Amino acid sequence: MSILIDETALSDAAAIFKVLSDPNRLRIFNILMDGDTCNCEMTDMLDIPANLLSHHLRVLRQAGLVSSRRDAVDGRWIYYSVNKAAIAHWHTWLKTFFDPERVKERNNLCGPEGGQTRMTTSIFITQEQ
Amino acid sequence: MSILIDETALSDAAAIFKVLSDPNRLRIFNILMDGDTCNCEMTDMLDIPANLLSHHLRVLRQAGLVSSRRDAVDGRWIYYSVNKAAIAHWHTWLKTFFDPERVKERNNLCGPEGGQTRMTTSIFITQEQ
DNA sequence: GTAATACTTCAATAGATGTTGAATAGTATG
DNA sequence: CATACTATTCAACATCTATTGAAGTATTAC
Repeated sequence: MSILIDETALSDAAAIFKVLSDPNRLRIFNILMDGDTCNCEMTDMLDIPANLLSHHLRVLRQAGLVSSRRDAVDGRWIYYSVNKAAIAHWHTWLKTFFDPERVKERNNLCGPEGGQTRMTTSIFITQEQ
Repeated sequence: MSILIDETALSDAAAIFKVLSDPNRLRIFNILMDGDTCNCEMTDMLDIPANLLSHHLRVLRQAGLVSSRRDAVDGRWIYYSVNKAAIAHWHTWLKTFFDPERVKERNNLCGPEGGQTRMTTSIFITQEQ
């Protein structure tokens, strides 16, 4: 198993998956992947009320996927953008995690088919032949 | 935007993220990525009760990520494995979706900074100078 | 100052879901 | 047949969360 895939990484990945598991939130994130966008523009693109949009953006921000800044001309406007470092990290991680090359045929199955059996005490032994 | 990333694909991806957003379920999936495994073996590896394991495996199966078969020698045993076609599909999709190259600087921001303003009727106009 | 605009936070609710324990199904053995 | 073993399904619960509407914050315009 790759060094990238340990228990901690799995836990972190589960958290990211959870953040992106909401359809609206994933649509928001997808828009941000194509460049900076202000809240108002997304309201129009997504047909989502502003307060709900804010909620989802906060979740994305707290997950480290997104950051925000105020407009330099008119401070009432706020731009959101993806965190490039985080994107690069998850791009690499997901490429490794979902690599089809990881899926190998096992030479030793855990059950009778593989010559293994199990006692009720959860101790694996080699089946006698 | 890539042809791979349309509303339908986003909806499907959100569903997959949801399936993998549970820590235990992601650990199960990760084990299966390394090869076929029976229910009993995972019970030992994960310290999860058998019925809960079955529940998570069903969710993974219904999502098309995992399939199962019975042991040829002893039909009481069941092996689980990842669906290679699904893995390949999501491997490709995620590589595209999280591609850092997607994140570009926008030449036209939607707010005042980018020379844009907005009327209360949600109609975008070019700001006069 | 007041008013308007862009956005966020708060409070409440309804629906979804992970977990647990008990009951059930399917298969093998004697 | 009965018994044991592997795994699934059922029922109940507790927790979490997306959504909604109202109130609040920050900034700009007049």
